Amino acid sequence: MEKALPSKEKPTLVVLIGPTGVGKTEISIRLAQLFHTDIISADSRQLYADLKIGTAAPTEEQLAMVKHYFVGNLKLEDYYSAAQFESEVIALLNTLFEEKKVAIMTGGSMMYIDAVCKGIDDIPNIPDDIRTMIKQRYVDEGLESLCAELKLRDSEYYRQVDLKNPKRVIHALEICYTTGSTYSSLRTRPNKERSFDILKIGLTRPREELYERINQRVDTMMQQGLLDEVRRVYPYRTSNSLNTVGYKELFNYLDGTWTLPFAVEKIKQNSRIYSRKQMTWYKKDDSIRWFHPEKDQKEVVDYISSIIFQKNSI
RNA sequence: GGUGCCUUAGCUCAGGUGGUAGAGCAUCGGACUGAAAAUCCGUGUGUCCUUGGUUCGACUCCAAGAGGCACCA
Repeated sequence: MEKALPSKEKPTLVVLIGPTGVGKTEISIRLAQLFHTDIISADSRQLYADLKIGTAAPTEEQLAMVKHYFVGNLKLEDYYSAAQFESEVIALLNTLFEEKKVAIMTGGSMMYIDAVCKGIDDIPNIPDDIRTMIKQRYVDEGLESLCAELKLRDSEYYRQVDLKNPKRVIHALEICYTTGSTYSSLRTRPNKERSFDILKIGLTRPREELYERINQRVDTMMQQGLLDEVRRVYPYRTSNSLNTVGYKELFNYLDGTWTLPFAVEKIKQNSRIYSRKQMTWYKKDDSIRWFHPEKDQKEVVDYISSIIFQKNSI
């Protein structure tokens, strides 16, 4: 039931998670100021410089208050992955923890957070030509053909994958081609040792309250000029960075297939769905301690303090 | 005022010689280790508008009523 007490000498990574729109950004800043530390953003879309409004990235003022990492430093066409995030964050933490006892990581990208907390397998990057080739074969021959090939090349993974999910099947084949080995042999799922303790704080609200905030936030984004932001990035619309709630819907409006009010409704709806998928992911993680972002403000601080104080005073 | 058509799941609609009903979307649930705000999977009990009649049995047929749409006056 009780987790092992944090070791006395290790620094602490406070991981602040919760569904989109719950209010992570504000609290993360307050905590960072309180504990005199920096914020690592774990958000696969706030990484991009040109997606400020639609991703509800921290504002200029907020960025000025606390040092943030991994916000707004990629170009729309840049490739990025959870594995890259893992290694860059670990490297950064090694530096940060030379000076500080605490760091804060916050964001909604569940896989990025798991990559940092649990680690991710070492798998070589896929060369562009292989990626293109398999993608083309998917278009030409269809998923079934790729599944048949996966069965031959990696029968073990074939038995585990969701054969209806093209991304998974394609990725497995990419790895087979790139490494000459099987994907399953590389999926060792190590629980990587970290040189720091992890303290997971979950923020949540009753669903109605969350939905209400999400809907309002979308209206606010529109008032702040989301549509102009979307127009500006339109030329890059096929980039993965723009396969994103808030952008893909408005592309449909700009293309004339949806009306503006319908597109805005869809942004709200897809944001709500996203928040639910995040909650589904978090349900499996019983190391998360849950709080209400407004009602439990004091409790959050007390909880973190008690853990850190305990460590550094014993 | 007359004639015709419509009224079925939150929404748009399908359906049946009379044996209490089904699709898409929404909702909700789930999977998920290199594109993850992605990708994928699962999930449908609702006075079949109301009342009365025929019938062993009506959402289905008949009548009246209510609401909607179209056309004619």
